[in-house]
Amino acid sequence: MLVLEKDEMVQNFIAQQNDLKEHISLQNNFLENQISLVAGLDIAYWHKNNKEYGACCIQVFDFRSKNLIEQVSYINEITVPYISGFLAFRELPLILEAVKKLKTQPSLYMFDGNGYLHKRHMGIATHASFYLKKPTIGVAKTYYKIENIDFTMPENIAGAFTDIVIDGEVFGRTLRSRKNVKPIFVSCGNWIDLDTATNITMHFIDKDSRLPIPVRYADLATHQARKLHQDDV
DNA sequence: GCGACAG
DNA sequence: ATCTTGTCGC
Repeated sequence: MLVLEKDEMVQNFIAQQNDLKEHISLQNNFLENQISLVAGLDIAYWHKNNKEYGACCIQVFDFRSKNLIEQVSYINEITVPYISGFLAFRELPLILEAVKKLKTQPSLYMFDGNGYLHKRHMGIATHASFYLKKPTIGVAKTYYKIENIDFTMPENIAGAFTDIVIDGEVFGRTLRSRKNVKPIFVSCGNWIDLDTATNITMHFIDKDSRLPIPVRYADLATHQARKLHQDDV
């Protein structure tokens, strides 16, 4: 891809995100006791015949029992390159096709990546919410640095957190989901507040991972889907 | 030229 | 994200 083309593409991406960001809401548009199904979502990649492919997996869990209710996957060629800050444009096409295959209707979606914790407040969790039309939460495994601001390490206690504040505004939260693990980075996607997003994330933490169950299992599912696809041919 | 860089 | 085995520690 030519440098000039990429630059034009990025300008287009920024324009799209600036339109959408005007409609972000950091308030719950639901009652916490109304949450029934929570979806986790992830994508794995591989190369074949000089092309790049991706497998998007969605795992739907019952909020109270934490039982797996439904799982779907969708595999297709990936056409948009990875550009830091524009993850949604790369992953959204697969995500939307996978969502079409769902028979259940999740109350909210949890993403592997940021939401409001983004230089334009438009990480994939926030960006995707406008297409899913459901509340979303962003859960990132590594810190996405904004304006050279570092995060403050929270105490080594399960549930401890520090907020990531830039120019007086809370962008997201560094959360120690379990004792003796690296923290994760939780941020609002849309139509949810940060405390609720944190509570839901902690609700889905078990002894096996620092990541919440829906995101963790979606990640495992994408690896399995990739392996099946590769063994197939 | 060098370092940064969610997934 | 992906390429990759064993190994140290709870």
